[in-house]
Amino acid sequence: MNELDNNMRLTSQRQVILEELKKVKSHPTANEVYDMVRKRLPRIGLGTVYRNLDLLAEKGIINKLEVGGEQKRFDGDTSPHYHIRCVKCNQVEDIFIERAKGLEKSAASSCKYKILDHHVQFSGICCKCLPET
Amino acid sequence: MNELDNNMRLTSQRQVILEELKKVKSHPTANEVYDMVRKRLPRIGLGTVYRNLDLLAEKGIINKLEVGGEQKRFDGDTSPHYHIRCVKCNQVEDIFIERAKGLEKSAASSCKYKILDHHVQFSGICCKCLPET
DNA sequence: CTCAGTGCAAACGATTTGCAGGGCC
DNA sequence: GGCCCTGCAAATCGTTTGCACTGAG
Repeated sequence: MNELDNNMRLTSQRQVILEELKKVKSHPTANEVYDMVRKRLPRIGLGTVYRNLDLLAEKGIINKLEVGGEQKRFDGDTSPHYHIRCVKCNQVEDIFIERAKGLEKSAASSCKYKILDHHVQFSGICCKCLPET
Repeated sequence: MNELDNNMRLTSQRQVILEELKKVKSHPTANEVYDMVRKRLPRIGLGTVYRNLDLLAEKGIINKLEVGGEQKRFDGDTSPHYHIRCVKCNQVEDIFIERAKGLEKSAASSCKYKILDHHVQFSGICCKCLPET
């Protein structure tokens, strides 16, 4: 879905990466995508995975998440939603609540930026980690 | 302001790092803090800067920001507020609007996490970069 | 004196990149 | 057949860490 799809080839690597990412809801890191994809394409290189994830994200076909932690994560679901991260195990899950449009209005009146977007990240403890507290 | 201040020494390095950070509102990276501090303590090591920034953040005396981009940023202002980042020049500024407490309530009912916190990051184009568009 | 803290340099982990060869269009 | 894309390995960048020494308490 985009403007510059001019000469972007549909290689099997690209295809498999996209398929695997759309298949899960775990917001994997590049390395985790690499592991998933390698089961089907054992000779794929990590560099290729990075290149394709970045490219797909640029096109808006997937989302690159900046949710803190050391590694970037990728999300095959591009519908608007927020995220929550478990501070214990670092797992990231979706939060499907209505986007708070009022936030951008408030922000606009408090600064001189042209506001383009916003994202909310919650942090908490997931149900797996709660008992261990 | 904390629980484990037992044997934390007040070294000049620590002191200067904190002073310099409190002095600015630019949310500097570790390297930028290093540059600021080096003017007063030319022999300080980058490792020391990292160690102290992390330590001060753990104590809650400063804030470590996870606002995307490659490097972590640090904020001497610990009062609750949000942030906006310019997608052109990567500058980060404060957004002082009321914290949207309703968000955490909505999120709580949509997932099984124990929610601890939330943060809103806006992205946009700052007034310096707007003309260049 | 003691031990937390330091400077320095080497180690590390995530990501990027240069290059030569390979395969989609 | 051109050139986008790949695999591979080396390079880069931010950050962390091991170690012997220093200085705050």
